[in-house]
Amino acid sequence: MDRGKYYITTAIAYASKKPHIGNSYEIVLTDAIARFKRLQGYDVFFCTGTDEHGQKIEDLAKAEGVTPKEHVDRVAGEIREICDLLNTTYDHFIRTTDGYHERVVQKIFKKLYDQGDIYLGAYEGNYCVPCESFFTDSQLVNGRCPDCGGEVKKAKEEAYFLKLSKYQKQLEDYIESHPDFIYPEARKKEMLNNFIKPGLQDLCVSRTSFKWGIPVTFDDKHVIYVWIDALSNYITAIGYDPDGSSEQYKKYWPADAHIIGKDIVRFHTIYWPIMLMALGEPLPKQVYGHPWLLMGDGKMSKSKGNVIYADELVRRFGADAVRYYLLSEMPHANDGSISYETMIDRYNADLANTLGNLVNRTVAMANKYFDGVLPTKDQKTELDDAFIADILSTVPAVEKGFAEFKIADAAEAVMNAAKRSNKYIDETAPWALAKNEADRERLSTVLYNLLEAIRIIAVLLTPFMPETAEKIFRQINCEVRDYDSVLTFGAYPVGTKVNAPEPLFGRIDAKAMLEEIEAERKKKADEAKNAAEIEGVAKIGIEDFAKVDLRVAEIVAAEPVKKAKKLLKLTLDDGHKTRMVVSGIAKFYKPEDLVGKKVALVSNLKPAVLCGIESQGMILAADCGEDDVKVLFLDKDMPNGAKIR
RNA sequence: CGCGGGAUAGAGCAGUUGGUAGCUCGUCGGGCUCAUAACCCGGAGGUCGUUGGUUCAAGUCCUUCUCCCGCAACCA
Repeated sequence: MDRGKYYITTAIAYASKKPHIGNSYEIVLTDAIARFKRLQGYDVFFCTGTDEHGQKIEDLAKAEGVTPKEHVDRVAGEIREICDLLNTTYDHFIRTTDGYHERVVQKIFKKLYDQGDIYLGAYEGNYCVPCESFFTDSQLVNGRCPDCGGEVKKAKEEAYFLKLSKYQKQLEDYIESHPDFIYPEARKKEMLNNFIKPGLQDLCVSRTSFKWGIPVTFDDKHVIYVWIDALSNYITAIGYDPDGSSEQYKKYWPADAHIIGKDIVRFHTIYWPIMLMALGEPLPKQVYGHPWLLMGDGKMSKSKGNVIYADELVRRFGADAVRYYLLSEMPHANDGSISYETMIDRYNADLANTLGNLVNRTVAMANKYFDGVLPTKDQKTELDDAFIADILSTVPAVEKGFAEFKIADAAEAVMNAAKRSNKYIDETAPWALAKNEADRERLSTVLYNLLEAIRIIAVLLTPFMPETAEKIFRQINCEVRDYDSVLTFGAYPVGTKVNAPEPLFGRIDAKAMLEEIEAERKKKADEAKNAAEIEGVAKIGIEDFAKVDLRVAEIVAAEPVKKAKKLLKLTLDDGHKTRMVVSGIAKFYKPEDLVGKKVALVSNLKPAVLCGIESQGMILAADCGEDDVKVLFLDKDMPNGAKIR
């Protein structure tokens, strides 16, 4: 059945570091939708990729001693591997460093400039010379630089701006007249009330402060800043060109759905539509800002060793189980969470017990009672009608879930069909029918109904768990898996010989696995502590070390800093005078416990302002764990001001 | 008052435009024996965080307060 085209995208992932499982949710979500639409008969184009420019990547590459391109090549490779590992069926993987993308972005920029939607203006602010940074008035601390505490002066920096204001009314009208444009509903109100109605400020779309970006063709001091570069990927990926777009573009644009994180809804529902309006292109039909997947057992961190990555989960549970977890556990509007405990629970309850066992027991009975071949499906009762109606009602429920981006509801509907089937087994008690030769036809009918229900479940399961669906089709030896075949009951051919039952998901011993994971976690945390932090720091010469002036100092007073959770304000005697040092140790030391102690002071550190207090140096402390910091205390008999080397 | 999100059974969550509080897991009891110690039925368990209000009617709308979680600001 041809239902027309469906163009769907994820946001492109920022290629700064390997994504954890929370970052991988989006691609799985989008893949499930893409697969479902394909199943329904749409001509789907599914695009994902990586965002690879910007200052952060430039800085990271520099710290690693590689070129930005080398850095993004590595990370983009990792991201793509994860997409593949999760069995996602993207049709195109775009990288913003791809030549075709860069060329078209430059053309877009030029076109918008030529027609007056982009203009050269100035970014006005307070400039701190040593920090080479601009600050707004509100960022300043007592009129001074928030970073170094130094003086700032009014300065202008040249920059290109996109005229958002010109399209404000048009955008507002569009959003009001297209209620399906922004999902979920709450986000729409947020955008209108907080950003659009108060008035849009023109958007700065170029930078001169870094080089790792797409150059502005007619002004080589500037690189194109992230918005125009990254957002354009949705159209450059399918062949947009201001001088004439490809057939593919004409076919697929506008996008039917942009699937993005809730944090970037603003860019996709304000900046992006305005860019498209300025280009004279139609707007995407829907933007869904999905919630975030958080870690169930506290914040992830490398030093804790509890970062959960997709590849790790796939290794333990398989791609399908991970996909199922993400798709069934994530709420529509609120953030979800993941932990190994909940992962295992869901795996056992839904996949092993409900679904796996259903398939297993049904196929086993077909083999046991009929050598795998059911002779008839015609000996029906009212029990069957109720059962069939319930199974068929799954289809609209799944459709509704996908239509509203409530994918967990769709997954639940499929799982409910499996539960209903288990109940049907109890209602009909096939093992009792098997005892009477007179009930042969009835028994055959019951098992047929179960196999057909399982077939329908398998078809509907394809978007969520493609490999499992495949395994089920193999066990029931069936090739009828098109969408039309699940709209009515009975497409499974009578007389099919089912294969031998094979468990789809073995039950997991939760206790054993959790212990294993804990052991690995500990090992990783130790490794991170010992090795990782020392690696990656460049060797320095003795002359570099000599630049650091370390001194013995005595804490003469200590008090907490108001408005700051982590900071203590210390008054130190450095042997010559007293000085103020602010230190982030409030969580670990009480002020009164510190007074009188001797510490190691970095005395020649540039002063900095923290929470409005100038800190003149720092004291040495050791990170002894994720949430444990210990100050280096010195012997009482060391004189204040003594040089440490 | 920096921004935002939350608070519903032991845990995790759903509750559409206000109309008898539901689901999954766990727990207790029962049933069944085809199946992966699985499956099916039933029970217990909630003054829907707090205060006040609107209403015939509030988990749902408005208000007070408390607590939790992200992000931001600070870990010099």
